[in-house]
Amino acid sequence: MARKSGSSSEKTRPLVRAAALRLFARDGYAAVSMRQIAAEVGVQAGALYRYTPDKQSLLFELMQVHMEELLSAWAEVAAEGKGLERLDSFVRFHIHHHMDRVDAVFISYMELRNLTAENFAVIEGLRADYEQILERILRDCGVTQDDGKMTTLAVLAMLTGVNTWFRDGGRLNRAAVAETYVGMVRRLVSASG
Amino acid sequence: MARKSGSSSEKTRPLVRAAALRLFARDGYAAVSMRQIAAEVGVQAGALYRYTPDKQSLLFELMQVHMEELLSAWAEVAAEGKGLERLDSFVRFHIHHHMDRVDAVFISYMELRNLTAENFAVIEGLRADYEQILERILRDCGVTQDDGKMTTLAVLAMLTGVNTWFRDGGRLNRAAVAETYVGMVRRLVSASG
DNA sequence: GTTGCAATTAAACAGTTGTTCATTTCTTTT
DNA sequence: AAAAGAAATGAACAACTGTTTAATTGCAAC
Repeated sequence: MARKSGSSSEKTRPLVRAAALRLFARDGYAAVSMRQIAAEVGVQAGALYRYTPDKQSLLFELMQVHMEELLSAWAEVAAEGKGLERLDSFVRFHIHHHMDRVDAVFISYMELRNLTAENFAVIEGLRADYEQILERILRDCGVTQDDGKMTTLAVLAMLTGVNTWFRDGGRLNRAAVAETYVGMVRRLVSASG
Repeated sequence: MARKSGSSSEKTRPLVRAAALRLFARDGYAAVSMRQIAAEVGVQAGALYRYTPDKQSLLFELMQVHMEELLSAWAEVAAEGKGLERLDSFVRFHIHHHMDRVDAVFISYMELRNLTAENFAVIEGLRADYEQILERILRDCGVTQDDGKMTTLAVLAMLTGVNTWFRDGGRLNRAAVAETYVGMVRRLVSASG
């Protein structure tokens, strides 16, 4: 019963999502019109409504998919390592995963306020799930000085901040950046200076 | 020759700026109309153009004032301390200053892409000045492991991230948060774990 | 109380917005 | 080739956008 050849609709949907992702990331949700997205796909505005019920859903689904991919991608790596090595691999995972998805990451925390209350709650929940992953890792590592939640958020802000300045082809490569951050996080959570 | 009583114009201008600040921070620059700002001030939209040449200038000036206040506020504290104590006081300064200006801070890095190219360059320059302050402090402290620029950006991301979760009246108070971050930054820049 | 100027209004401008829908075009099945 | 169904169009919708401007109001100085 597997569908053999996708319908035209099944090929266009990803193009719509890709166009929305690119434009929302570049100009912001509020500044992008359905007509611009349509033009990027090579279609008239009305045709978009065969692929999304409205503009809001377009934004929400981009964020939801991004957050769910983040969680499931970690689930595949999570087995690796114990103790501090597990923390190291979380740092490497986070940095590489985020470097691979600049637009989705950018949207997912720049456009939070453009979500309806219901949609916001969903994304917020997924985000909390991700934070809990790191919080648990830190606790399992025996990182007890300071406040667990605060340390978690400090590390995450530091890691996610990489995306604001890192560019491929610049002075530093991905692996070098990741290893430096592994070191910084290790010291940050260590018992003393 | 000092002006005695301000004209009506001189009293309204700050109200316009305050309304724009509040609304831009809450709903985003693109999502806020001049009519909404006017309503907040208690005036018709046309009247706003006596206080700003256009919407763009309103945004730009909010950012510019914020960045210049940040730099001059640090200039008044900068004398304090030597070596690592100077780093400590930078951390305390940054956190407290940012906690006092949530809206302006939020706008100043959420609305960067809504600036014209010229205005963006100005704000970017002021931001670079601020980054240089921390970069110099770290160098003067003898923090040489890792990359100086990278450490600077990591610390700044971590510090600025506080604003995304900290709320007055919550589980932690301002001073406690600041002291925890002083400790985390100290370890982060230390020679080893 | 009149003059003069600053502040404000209300209306108009030419666009744009998200979304709907009758109509047409394209693709697939028979 | 005909029929059926999916996909896309283009026009229309009412509402809203930033900004300008002639006309009006409010207030201070004389």
